[in-house]
Amino acid sequence: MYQLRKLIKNLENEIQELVGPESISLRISNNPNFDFQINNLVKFQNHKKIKNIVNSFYKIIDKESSIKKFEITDNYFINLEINIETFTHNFDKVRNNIKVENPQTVLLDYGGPNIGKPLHVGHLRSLNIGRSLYRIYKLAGHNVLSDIHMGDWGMPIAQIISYIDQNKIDIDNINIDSLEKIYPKASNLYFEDNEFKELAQANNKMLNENNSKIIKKWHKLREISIESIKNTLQVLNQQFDLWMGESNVNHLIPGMIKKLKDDGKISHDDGAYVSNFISEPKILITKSDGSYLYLTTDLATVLNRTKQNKVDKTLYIVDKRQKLHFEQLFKSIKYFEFSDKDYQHIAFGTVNDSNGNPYKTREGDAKKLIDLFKETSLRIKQINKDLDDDTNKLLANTVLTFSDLKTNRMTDYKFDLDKFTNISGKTGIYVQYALVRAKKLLNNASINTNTLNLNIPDFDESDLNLTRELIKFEYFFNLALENNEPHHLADYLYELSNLFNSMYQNESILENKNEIVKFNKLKITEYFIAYSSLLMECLGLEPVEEM
RNA sequence: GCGCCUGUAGCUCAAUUGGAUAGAGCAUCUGACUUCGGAUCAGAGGGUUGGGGGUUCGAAUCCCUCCAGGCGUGCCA
Repeated sequence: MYQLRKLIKNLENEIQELVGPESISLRISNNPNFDFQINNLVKFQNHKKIKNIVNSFYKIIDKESSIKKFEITDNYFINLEINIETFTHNFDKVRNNIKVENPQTVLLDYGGPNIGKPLHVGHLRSLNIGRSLYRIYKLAGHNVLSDIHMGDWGMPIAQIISYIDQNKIDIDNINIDSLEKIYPKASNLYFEDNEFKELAQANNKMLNENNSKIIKKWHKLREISIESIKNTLQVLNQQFDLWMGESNVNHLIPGMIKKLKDDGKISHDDGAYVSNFISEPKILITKSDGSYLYLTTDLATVLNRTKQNKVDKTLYIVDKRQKLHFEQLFKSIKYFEFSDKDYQHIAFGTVNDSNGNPYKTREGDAKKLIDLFKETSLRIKQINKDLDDDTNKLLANTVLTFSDLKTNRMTDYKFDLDKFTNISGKTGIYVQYALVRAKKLLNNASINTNTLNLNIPDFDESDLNLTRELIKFEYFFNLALENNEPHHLADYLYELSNLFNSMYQNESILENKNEIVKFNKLKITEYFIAYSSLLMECLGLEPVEEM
């Protein structure tokens, strides 16, 4: 697609000369007879110079060798059919063509597990979207860092420690299962039992003051929790560059508050500190007892990160209910002059059960990710019991990832295991199957496809359809990159797989006596394999060899 | 109360971020085939985009209003 950049530039210069500032954008055509369309002329249909514009556009496009055929319709839509040859030459260079001109350092903050709590369904989308964006940014040539940003400090920790103390539980022999049971009990007690609440508040204060006895317990709990989190992440094929958390910045907070106070950026209000930035609701910086909030820690994290890494852009991949929090955070970063870099909340909707309620276990807890994985794995075993464990694991992860990423991230969606493991349909299983089939085909052909060239005049309809779809890769990649929306790529991967299956099913390729036709199809298959693999990389999927 | 979001085919979701005739999958129905891996392919039916008004050459998308749901809202994270 970048072959058309010069054309767009020329058209842009021309229209700017005639009517002033205006940009030209290329879109995928929704007319099956064409590849791309330009819609920027439509709004000038009543412009006095419209005839001049059309005339000069005709001349410019007519000269462009990568355009085979074009039309400018009565209502001034421009339709372009490309010369496939000029694009297929670039199929081998796609990894270079998607590189951005100005690479940046991008930090992705996602995952966000809490100490004492297992990874559960609520973490699924953050992990999937985060991993996908990580790979997309990386493929675009950016320098990318992921930070799991653990909830490893503050009141929840104080609650757990208080419960352990109160019930005289031996912390040295505690394991992850018992720890996970303590968390909800402690949390409930906090709201029901005033005495317990006071104890927890006292412990929280001591934690913030780095009391050595409390810190020792905190260390132990953190260690157990992280081990369990790492185990789950390994099963889900997730990695992180940084394992920072709230505890890493706690020591920065007193200084931060003091400076804000001295600079007159915050003031006392009912004992708490609020930002002097005028907004509704007011932005609360600390609690009235002097202890810290979510926002306090996040602000300190921003300070810490600006010190440690030169980050141009920070993406917080956190569910959309926290919108207000991030609005307040971003306003505060600017108002407090902590940073003038780019900060964005990459919000997403909730995962619901088939009735549209948040996905829970029978007991009413959020479903553990490890259990969800096991159920998915079991379901795949029911479909094909002969798969080895590695393949089963890859397919289970494919299901959990693809079904999540094919939906627009802002939409709440219903998690339906039956549907997502369905043998037919727009599923992760389907795209894996198409790739396995394609690889097997090349294997059976025993021909070195590297040496083959496409002979486009001999293409049949199914060859053309798949090839023309491959050309759109850069378009969808950029769409996903610019909007932080992986679902465009999931949808595109399905589309490609479908077109490959269609070509495959159309006739028996290997038995074709016409070598030109046969070699064409094998070469296209080779490209399909490369593109499908690349898309899987973008989505965080790993191809299986057999299924 | 205030603020934000959602409402698209029977179901689950898209819609190039304001573009042409709103598209997919599932389900339903029809067809291909003793298969280079059928976990497949080809086709059909299915819509007043919650209702009404407005802006625009053009609206599922923007504005107003009503209806129905969800979420967030100064001491959880």
